[in-house]
Amino acid sequence: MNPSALQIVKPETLRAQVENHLRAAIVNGELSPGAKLIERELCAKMGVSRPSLREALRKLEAEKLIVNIPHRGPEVASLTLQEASDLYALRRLLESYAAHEFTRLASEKQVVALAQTVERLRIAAQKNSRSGVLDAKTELYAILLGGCGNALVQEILGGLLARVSLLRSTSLMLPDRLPRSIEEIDDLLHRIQARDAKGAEEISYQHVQNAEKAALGVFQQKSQIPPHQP
Amino acid sequence: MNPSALQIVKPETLRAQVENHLRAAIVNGELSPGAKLIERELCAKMGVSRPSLREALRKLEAEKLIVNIPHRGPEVASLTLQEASDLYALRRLLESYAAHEFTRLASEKQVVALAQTVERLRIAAQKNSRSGVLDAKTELYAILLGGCGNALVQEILGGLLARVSLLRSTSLMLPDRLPRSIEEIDDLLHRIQARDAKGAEEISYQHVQNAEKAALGVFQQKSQIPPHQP
DNA sequence: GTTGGTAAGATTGTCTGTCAATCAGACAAA
DNA sequence: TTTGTCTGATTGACAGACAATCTTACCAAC
Repeated sequence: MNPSALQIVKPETLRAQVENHLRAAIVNGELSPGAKLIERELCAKMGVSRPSLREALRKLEAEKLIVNIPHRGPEVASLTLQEASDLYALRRLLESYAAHEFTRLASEKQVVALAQTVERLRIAAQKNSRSGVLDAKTELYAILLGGCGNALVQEILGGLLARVSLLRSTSLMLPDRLPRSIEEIDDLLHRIQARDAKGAEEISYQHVQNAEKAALGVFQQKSQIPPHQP
Repeated sequence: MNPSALQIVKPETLRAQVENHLRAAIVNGELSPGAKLIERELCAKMGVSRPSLREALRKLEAEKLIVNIPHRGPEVASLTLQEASDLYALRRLLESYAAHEFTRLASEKQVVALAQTVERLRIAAQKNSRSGVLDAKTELYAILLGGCGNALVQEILGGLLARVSLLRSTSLMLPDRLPRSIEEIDDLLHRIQARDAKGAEEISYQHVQNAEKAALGVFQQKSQIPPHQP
């Protein structure tokens, strides 16, 4: 599975480590949206100098995971309802595209790998293993996006997903919606196995839309503009 | 037109200026893809310190306009044919989405503004005014994306367009394709005025596809996988 | 001539220390 | 209550320095 077993590992630069550490802390909620990030404090906590930290902050700023107000310092980004809704609209578009293209282009091998991962997901869900579910979902994404023939979709969607995770509800709603979600993913798999690209696209579109409803449900009453149905 | 006439202008931070200056230099070709960016050199040329420059470089790195190889330094990113093709695929998707949503959601006022800008574009083209054409196209994008109801699309597409400009052919092919391009934009306008969302989406899709053919035409024979037609 | 290894130079990675500019909050005065 | 002022905290920006690493050129050995 790992084609670079013989490759020497290049030690990450320090700022890359800082960057990854902070990004992880943000996406899994250790740093909540709106939290102020005080440079000296973070420097002390992570044992790096200000320049290194600041360069890492610039990258996260470009990824829109933090916002920087000049002379007042960076803080973890937070999403308005509108922004969250926009994020999901893009996810619908991109994920359904990826599903369509995967169905068109993926090798049988890739489809099999997808099926195995769906199975892993189902088992992890039965065992109520949070980390298992997350792992399986991550791998599922990797297979789907890796096989859709467009690496950029992976890059962009990765960024969007990180930003979606700024909604704390995203992972908190897991227990409730998980069975239904897996059902949808199963449907998707079947369409893909049947090489029904259009069908896979539609299921995927609905899947994201349902996820949005689950995540934004409480606030959703103020969505004056209904999304268009393809 | 400017609702913030009374607002005091916040002076950009120095690193933001550096960042904008470098970004502009890259997208309009003063810095060619593959060009090595030597920190000391740039510092001297722009009269700033290394920390400021490096923070700006991190942002451009996150935008994928430059790539940074550890211990070897940053250079202007260059696109493989595959990456360019992937970029256009995403542009097709996002721009046709924007056109569809603009048609659904834009106010009459916005449609009128669009029509006026198309007219400006036509005139600039007749006068062979390169900068006029670019200006009009930029404003056209701003109106379209501003009226599509999804600010994220604007953000993402902006990033994609900057990266597309790494293909030098993008602006060089202007003279040849311009008349046809304007014809297509005119078609798009008519569909929008007729509030034909689906039609606008299709025209927009074709428009980007034709732009891709013009930009990548010479290499395009090796595109084994034809894009799917909606 | 090709291969292999070494040394010098160049460039980035990182740190420390410093100063100015700006902001937030407290406090006093009208 | 509102306004004005002051102080401390924080970021913005710089200079200088040193270590780590890469690139290149050169020299030796086969």
